[in-house]
Parts: sequence; C-alpha cells; structure tokens
Amino acid sequence: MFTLAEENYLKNIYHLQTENSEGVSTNLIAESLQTKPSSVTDMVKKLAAKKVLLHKPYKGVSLTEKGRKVASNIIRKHRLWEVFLVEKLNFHWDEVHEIAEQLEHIQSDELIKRMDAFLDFPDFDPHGDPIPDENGNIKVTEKKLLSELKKNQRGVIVGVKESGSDFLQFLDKRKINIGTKIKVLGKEFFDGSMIIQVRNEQFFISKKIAKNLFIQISEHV
Amino acid sequence: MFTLAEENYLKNIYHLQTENSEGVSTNLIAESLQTKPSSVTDMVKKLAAKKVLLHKPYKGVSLTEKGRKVASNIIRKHRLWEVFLVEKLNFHWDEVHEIAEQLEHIQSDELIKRMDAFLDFPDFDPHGDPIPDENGNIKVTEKKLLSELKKNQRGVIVGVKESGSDFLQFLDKRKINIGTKIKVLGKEFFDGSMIIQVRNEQFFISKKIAKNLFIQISEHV
DNA sequence: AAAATATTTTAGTTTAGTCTAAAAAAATAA
DNA sequence: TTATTTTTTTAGACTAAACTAAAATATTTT
Ligand SMILES: [Mn+2]
Ligand SMILES: [Mn+2]
Ligand SMILES: [Mn+2]
Ligand SMILES: [Mn+2]
Repeated sequence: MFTLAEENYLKNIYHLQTENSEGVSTNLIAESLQTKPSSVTDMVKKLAAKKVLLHKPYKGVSLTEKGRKVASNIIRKHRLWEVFLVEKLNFHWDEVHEIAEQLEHIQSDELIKRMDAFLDFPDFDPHGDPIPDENGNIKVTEKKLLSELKKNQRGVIVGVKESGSDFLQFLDKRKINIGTKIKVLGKEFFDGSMIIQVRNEQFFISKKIAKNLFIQISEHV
Repeated sequence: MFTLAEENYLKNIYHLQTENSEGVSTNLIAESLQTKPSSVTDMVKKLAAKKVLLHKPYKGVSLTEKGRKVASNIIRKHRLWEVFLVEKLNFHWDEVHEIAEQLEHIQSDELIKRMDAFLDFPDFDPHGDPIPDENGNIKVTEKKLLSELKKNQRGVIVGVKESGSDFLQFLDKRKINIGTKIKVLGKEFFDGSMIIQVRNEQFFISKKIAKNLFIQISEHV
C-alpha cells in the first residue's frame, strides 16, 4: 500500500503537524527527514495523489483523515515494538528507538494485534509517549514540562520530550526515570535553571533539561 | 551493508546451492526469485563486485565464504523470528513464513542475540529446519524423507520439506506434526503411496506427501 | 560438424527516490 | 511600492532494481 519512504514521510508529517499547530511547510519536512526541499515537493505530490494529504502549492501540507490513520498506525507499531524491546528483551530505553524505526514498517495487522496482547495492552511506550489505538486515538493525559512548574509544586515524571541517548543517560546517572516523584525546591529566573528534590537528594537542573521532562502535577501536596 | 534485494538474492542462492549440489544457474535464480534472467545477471554482477559470490559468465554462481555468512545469518534471523511468532505470539506454523520474510531483514545483531536468549536458544524452527548459529554453522541431523522408509520401519517426524499452508493444514487436519511418531505399515510400488500408523490410526499417504516429510528413524524398534 | 534450441548476457527503457541548479512565487525590507 | 531575501517548485540528472528485445554463447539434435 505504502512504500517505506512514503511511510516515513507520513509519520514525520504527522509529528510535525502535532508539534507545530500551524501548517507544515516544505522546508520543515525536509529538515525533519534530512532531505532536500525539492525531494519533499516530489513526494508530497505523490502522497497528495494518494489522498493521504492535501497540498496547496507554496502553502503547506496537511494530512487527510486517511493520512492520519496511516501515520498513527506506524507510530502505534513503533511504540509497541519499543515496549517489547524494553519489557521482554531487556533493552535499555535509550537503545530501542533505532530498532523500532525498522520494525515499525513490518506489515501485518495480526502481528500487531498479538504483540499488543502479548505486552498486556500498554498505553505508553518506554519514553512515556502514548500508544495510539487501532483507530488512531491517543489517550491524552494532563502533563506539563518541568520548566513550567513553580516553586514548591510536586509531581511525577511521565515522559521525556527528546529521547536521545545523551539525555536518557543523563537521567539514568541520577536514577531519574518515568514514575520518579519530584518537587521543585527553587527556580532561577535569570537562566530558568531549577533545584529539584528527588527522593532524599537535590539536583541542579538546567533550563534545557527542565524543558525535556514531562510532569504530571500532584494536586494534593 | 546489503540492500533488501541483495539480501534476498543471497538467501535464495544459498538455498539453491544446498538443494542442487551442482552450480547455481541464472535461470534457476530467476525462477526462485520470480524475476527475469536479465535482472539476475545484473544483480549477480553487483554481488560479485561485492565479493559475496563468484560469477563465471555463462556458467553458474557460487557463494564465497563471506556470502555464505551473510546468507546464513539472514536464514538464522528468519527461523528465530518464526520460533518467536509460534512460541510467544501463538501463531500457527502455517502463518509465520510471510511475516518472517519481512523480519529477517531487520538489522541489529544485539536484537538477534537477545531474541535467541529470550527463546532459550532453539535449534530448530517450527517447521523442523535447523537454525544456524552466529557463525553460520548448522546442526546436521540424521533424517530421511518418509518416502525413503521401508515397510515396518518406525520413526519420528522432524521436519517438513515444503512448508506451504496447504500442506501444513493437511497435516493439522490429521493431527500430524513435528514430534509425531509414525510406522510404515505398507508401501505401494506402483505409485509410491504408503499406509502409515499414527497413534492408533492408519493413514493413506500419497507419494507427494511422503516426499515432504522428514523422518528420524528409530533404530531400536 | 552443422543446425536447431536453450541459456545467458547486453543494450536500452522504466519507476522510485534522491540530488543540484535554476526559475517562480511569497514574504520581508527599504 | 519597489527591491531584496527566503521559500518553494520545476527541470534535468543520477542510482537501484526491475523490465523487454536482441545479441552472444552454450548445449543438444540431426
Ligand atoms: Mn522511538
Ligand atoms: Mn518512544
Ligand atoms: Mn519460513
Ligand atoms: Mn521455517
């Protein structure tokens, strides 16, 4: 139905569309896919012909309902495979993304259905990202970036924004992971850095780190 | 290192080489890969340039040591994935081949190492085919085609030759699978058909079926 | 040994997906 | 409102992997 290249375009456009609320431009897609704008124009035409996205020349693109379905299914597969790699094969959460990039293109609805059951129908992947259901619906959870919290607010880490190896290993070194409870002890207005409490320890956290951690705020102290 | 197409050529040539003891011809490869001889010639040149096979124009091809390694590793992955699909995801043995055809191309040594351990280091796939080790070595077992057995010989089914759905479902219908013990009650010289005993039942088996079942003969009655 | 047949290779196209360079359109600045 | 800059598209070329048709080589038959 869709080639490997087409699937990767759709997946990336889906992500770009949810991150940047405005239209998705040719240059943005090119950057995201590490390719040239002229290549994007060609592929976008092909995908528009396949009715998975709308292309207004010189304006951006937007996925059709069909396109959203295809894209979210690839993301569903990616995240289920990541859960499998971590939960069943004991991979570390910073090692699974590249392998999942390959596995997400395996074509078999039955395989995914069985994998989902085998993993006990997980809602989130190892990085805290929600796993779309078969219809592309995503469970939305209330979460904020750590950088948005105020002094004395508490919460639990529910996800990471960028899940590159460097960042994940930074967290590991401090035994911070999904599920870890934190409290903001202090916040510096000058550079956005924070002091947070984790268990009995206090950590200095730069703004860059604080902008990469998703927190679910604990309302009742 | 190798493209999808290259991997499929190498795998097929490996199989052809072990089945037909003579050299592997262009037409044979073309038939096996469902492609045209001219396409084979092109690809064979490319693979020869990559030092994974030797090509004597107008004579056949043969894999180099490097080519054998690459090919057997793909077969290793294919068979490990088949074990996974049957043992862990409860797929039926006639449903796994097509999915394994895709999964065999996933590139990650670590993944295969962990999958092997997860499956408890299996020696055979669900169809009784041996799983090559990391170095391409295959455990050779003494086995004969059922068609080669004589009257009154006993044995246990250890594999199937062609593992198409039709044949596997034929076996299922009769509750015959790998591990099933059989005894040859009679053999018809005219058409090669047999009567075999399975548990308390007797089955009439055509020559075609008998040539598709691998048996390990039980020496001591 | 020559003729006929079968196999294999070469030559020239095709398609998907990419690229560079140039043209066109849109956005921004003067 | 022109001029300049940025973004996007078009035009033309390239590679991998396939194809068809024709040429070359090998095999088999007469
Ligand atoms: Mn990922
Ligand atoms: Mn993830
Ligand atoms: Mn198989
Ligand atoms: Mn098999």
